[in-house]
Amino acid sequence: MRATGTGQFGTQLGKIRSSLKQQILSGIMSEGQKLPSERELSELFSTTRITIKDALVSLETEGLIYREERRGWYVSPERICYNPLSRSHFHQMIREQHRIAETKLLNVRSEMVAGEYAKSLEVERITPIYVIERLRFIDGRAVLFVENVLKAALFEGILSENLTMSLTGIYREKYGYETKRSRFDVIPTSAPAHVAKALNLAEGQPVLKIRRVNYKQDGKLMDCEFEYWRPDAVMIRIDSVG
Amino acid sequence: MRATGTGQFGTQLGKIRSSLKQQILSGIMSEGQKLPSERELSELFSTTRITIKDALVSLETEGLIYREERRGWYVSPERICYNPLSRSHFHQMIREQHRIAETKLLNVRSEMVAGEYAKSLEVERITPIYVIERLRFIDGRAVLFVENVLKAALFEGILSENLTMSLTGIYREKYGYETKRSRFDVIPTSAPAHVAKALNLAEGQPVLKIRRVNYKQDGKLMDCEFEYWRPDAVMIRIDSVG
DNA sequence: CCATCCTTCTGGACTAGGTCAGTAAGTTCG
DNA sequence: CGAACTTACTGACCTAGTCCAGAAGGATGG
Repeated sequence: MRATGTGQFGTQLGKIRSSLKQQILSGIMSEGQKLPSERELSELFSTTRITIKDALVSLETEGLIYREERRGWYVSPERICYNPLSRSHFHQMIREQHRIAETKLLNVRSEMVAGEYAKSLEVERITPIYVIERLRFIDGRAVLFVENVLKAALFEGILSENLTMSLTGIYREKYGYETKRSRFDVIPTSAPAHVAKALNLAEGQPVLKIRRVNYKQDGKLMDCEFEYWRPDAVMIRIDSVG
Repeated sequence: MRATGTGQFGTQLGKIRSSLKQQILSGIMSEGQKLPSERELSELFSTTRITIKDALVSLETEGLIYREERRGWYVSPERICYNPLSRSHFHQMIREQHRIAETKLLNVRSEMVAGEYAKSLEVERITPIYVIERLRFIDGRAVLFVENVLKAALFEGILSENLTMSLTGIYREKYGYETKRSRFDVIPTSAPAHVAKALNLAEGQPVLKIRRVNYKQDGKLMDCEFEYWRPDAVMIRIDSVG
C-alpha cells in the first residue's frame, strides 16, 4: 500500500531523474559540463525524448542543471549568494565569492513611461525616462538581465557615461544622489521575450524577477530596476536584526 | 527578418498561450476558476495534449494558473505580498490583505538531527530535535508547507502546546525567547516528495523555498524553519532603509 | 585574412495515440 | 445513517516518431 511516488522506484521518469541526479551530485560530472544530447540520453535509457525531457526539466526546476537554447544541457555551478540589501556592487559581490563577473551593455533608450514602468515609478504618463539594458555574466555564463529605468529629468547626460560600471557609483559621483531607501520584490515568474533571448532561454522558461525601487536622500523616487535571474544561478540571502 | 519568437505569431504554442492568457487577464475567467480539462482544450484548439500541456506549464511558470494533481488546472488568485522581515504573523498578514488564512498541523516528531537540518542548525550530530510540520491555506487553498526544526533542549514540552498558532508567540510566552536576529535564504527549487504530497503537487514541480534561521536574545541559534511556497501564490517584499 | 557557404548537431515544436493512478461523486448495501 | 463499492474523469506518465530553426564548426573562395 506504499504510495508510488516517483522518487526512487516505479516510474521510468523517477529512475532517470535519480540516476542523473546521483551522477551530478557524486561529482562524476563537473560544474558547467555538458550533458549528452536528449537523443543520446533517450537511447542510453531506452526511452523517448519526451520522457527524457520531462526528467531534465525536473532537474532544471530543482536547480541542478540548466539549458542553453538549442545548445544543450549543462550542470549548474553552485548558486551565487545574493544579498540585495548589501551596499556591495555586483562585481565586488561576485569577486568575494571567488567567481568572475562581467557586464555587457545591451541597449540604451530614451522614451515616454508606460505599463509596468509607470506603475513602478508611480507616475501617470508623459514622463520621459531612460532605459538601460545590461547583461551580467558569472564565469562567462549569462545569468542576469538587468533593466534600469531612470526618471530622465533627474539624470541628464547619463547616457554618455560608461554604463558597464556600477550605476550607483555614477549616481553618487555625477549627481550627488544617494539611495536612502529602497523596496524590492522577489517574484518567481517566466522570462519575457527580450529577456529570454538575452539569457539564451526559450520564451516562457522560469526566471526569478526582482523589482527594485530606489528613493534618494530627500525621499523622492529616483529610479527603478528590473532584474531577471536564471533561477538556478542564485539564492537570495537576507540578514536581519530585530 | 523578424525573429520568430512564440509570443504572438507563428507557433501553435504561442497562440494557445496568448489566447488563454488574454482570457484570464481580461477577467472572463475569475480567480480560482477551473479550466477545461487538457483533453477538452486539445479539442478546442485542434491540437494534441502535449502541446496543450506545454502551453499550460508555461502559464503556470508565469504564475497565471496552477494545478492540483489529477484534479485540474485553475486560475491563480493574486499573489500574497510577504515580508519575511516583518514581525507580523502569518494569520495577521493574510488578514491584512483581506484573505482568509488557516493552519493545519500535519505531523510532529522527535528525532536526532541529520542532513540539511544539521547544517542549518550548525550542529554535528547526536543533537535531539523536534520537527513540526504544518500546512497553511489561503482562501481554502494549500499554498505553504512549513517545517519547524527546534533544538529539543531549548523547547522542553512544546509538543503539548497548540501548534496551529504562531510558534513565536509560544516561544515568547512559555520560554521567554525573543528572536533577536535571523537570516533567511530564498531559493527557487522543486518540491521534495513529502512537500509535493501535502501541496497537491506532482513531485519535482517548482516551489519557492525559504530557509530561515533564528537566534535568540543571547545570540545563540534557537531554531530554523523551512517554508515551501507554491510559487504563483507569493511575492517577497522587502523594504530597506539605507 | 576574412567573409560566406554548407553540413551537422542541438533543442523546440508538433502529431497521434495509449496506459495508469488518484480524485470525486454518486450508488449500493448493511 | 454511514461505510463500502462503482464509475467517470483528471492529469501523470509513456511510446514513436516528424519537421524546423538556430548554433557551431569546418570548408571554401575571394
